[in-house]
Amino acid sequence: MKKVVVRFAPSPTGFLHIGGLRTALFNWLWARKNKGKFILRIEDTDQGRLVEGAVDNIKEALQWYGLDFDEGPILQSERLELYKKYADELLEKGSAYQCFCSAERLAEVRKVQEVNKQATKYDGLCRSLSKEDVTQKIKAGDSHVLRLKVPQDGSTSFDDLVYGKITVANANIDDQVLLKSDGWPTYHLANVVDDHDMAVTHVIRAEEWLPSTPKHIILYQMMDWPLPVFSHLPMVLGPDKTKLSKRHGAVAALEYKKLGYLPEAVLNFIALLGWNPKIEKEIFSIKELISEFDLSKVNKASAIFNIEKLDWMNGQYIKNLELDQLLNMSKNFLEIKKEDKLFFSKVVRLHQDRLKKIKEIVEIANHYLVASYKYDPKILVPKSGSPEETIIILGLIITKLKTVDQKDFDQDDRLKNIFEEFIQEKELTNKSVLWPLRVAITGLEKSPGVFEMMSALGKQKALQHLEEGLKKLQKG
RNA sequence: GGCGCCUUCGUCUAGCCUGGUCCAGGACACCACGCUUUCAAUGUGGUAACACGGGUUCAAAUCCCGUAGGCGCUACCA
Repeated sequence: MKKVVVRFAPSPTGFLHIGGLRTALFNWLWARKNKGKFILRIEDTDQGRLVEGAVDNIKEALQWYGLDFDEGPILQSERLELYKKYADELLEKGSAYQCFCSAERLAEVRKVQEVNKQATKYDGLCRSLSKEDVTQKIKAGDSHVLRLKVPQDGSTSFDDLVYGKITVANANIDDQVLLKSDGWPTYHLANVVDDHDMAVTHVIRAEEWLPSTPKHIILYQMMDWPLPVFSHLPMVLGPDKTKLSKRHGAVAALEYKKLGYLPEAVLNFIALLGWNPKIEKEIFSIKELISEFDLSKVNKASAIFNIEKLDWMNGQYIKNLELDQLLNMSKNFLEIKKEDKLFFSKVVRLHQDRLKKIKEIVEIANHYLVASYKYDPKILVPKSGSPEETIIILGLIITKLKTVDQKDFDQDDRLKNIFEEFIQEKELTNKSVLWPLRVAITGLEKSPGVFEMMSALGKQKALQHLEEGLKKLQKG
């Protein structure tokens, strides 16, 4: 069995987005699964569309997600002679021809074809140019391109690993431009030449390339090169069912880093977009992804990128993190003063189960790491209670807590017992005591459990917050 | 316009090849209940889909034909 070679071949025209990331992931998974090679190739043959920093962004994104490549980045702009060489060979063989048609004429041809409800493609005018004509025009310095001489009858078909057998009548295939008038290759030439030159065995790319694959097949046939296996991936769409783009929100692969997602969670999520291992399991480690992944199980229909499920999945990953790992990751989002670290780690632990994104700990830190909370005193009063009653209860709580040892604060169970006894003794209800207690302790309507929070805070701080809460309520 | 591809709950999907076990299974979201001082986590339950029309067959989500809709391509972009 030949060694599996795959490549991820983006053009550096912007940041790596979610769709590109998924293409990279599927290539990478296939390479790792088959102990093959994963090449990063940069398709920069359109010099006019280059975006500065794009290659760095692609590299950085792949690195953050852990999709390491074995070779590259290989820049097509540095391989121009290679494409030229094969272009010459094609010309010599009579598989390609020079075309001198102007952009105006091409536009005109298209227009007529459209009116006549015909396929829009080059009409082949320059196919019939004699050698003398060509030589003469070139001598005169006429601008020209090289076109592929697509057979005019018959049909071209191939077996796509995902889509199955695809057949297109050659009459519907355009005489594709191979070399532009400035001598640079187009995608189609450079792509095929490189895939052959790099011994790529599996071409795994987005579905948008499906219609141009027959052209590539013809190119392979004319060069008498063995065909790679083609595997087109269904598109990733936005919630409005159009191609995922900036107006759909976060689409840059690295944006998810800033938002507080774990790379493994994002990878897990996008792996399931268009692929399913046919077992009722959703959370896969990278290792499991590699062993379970199968190109032939990829779906044909495009999938909508729905961030709600990603959020859930990210939450699952956060929940399963060791506290130290979580704390470590939080460093990317905020700086914690040395003296706050212990308390902060306790608070984070109490919030771990409810985090969807790491970034949310910024809010948590901002809220808890202050001397006093800011909140509307009204929230101290439980739904069934009154401010007057709550003031009395808070007073009782404070008196009681002053008698409790700091030692007892170390265990939330102990605190719980103390308060259970206290409530019984004073003939109060859980709600009327625990609600104002918790709100004063956390400064929040919704928060983790009050005893855990009290324990994290310690006696002194807890009392401080309670006294402040009481004061707030007394002031009205 | 031409060419190609696609179509199962709101979303991701299982089932389709090898028709019956599917009045269609799981997950997210949503709703209810349980736990409970609130929220979350968690447990239980619920709402919700075979695009449409014909055919083949004892039987069709599954096979065939057609229709509609969506998407992609249609550049000297990739």
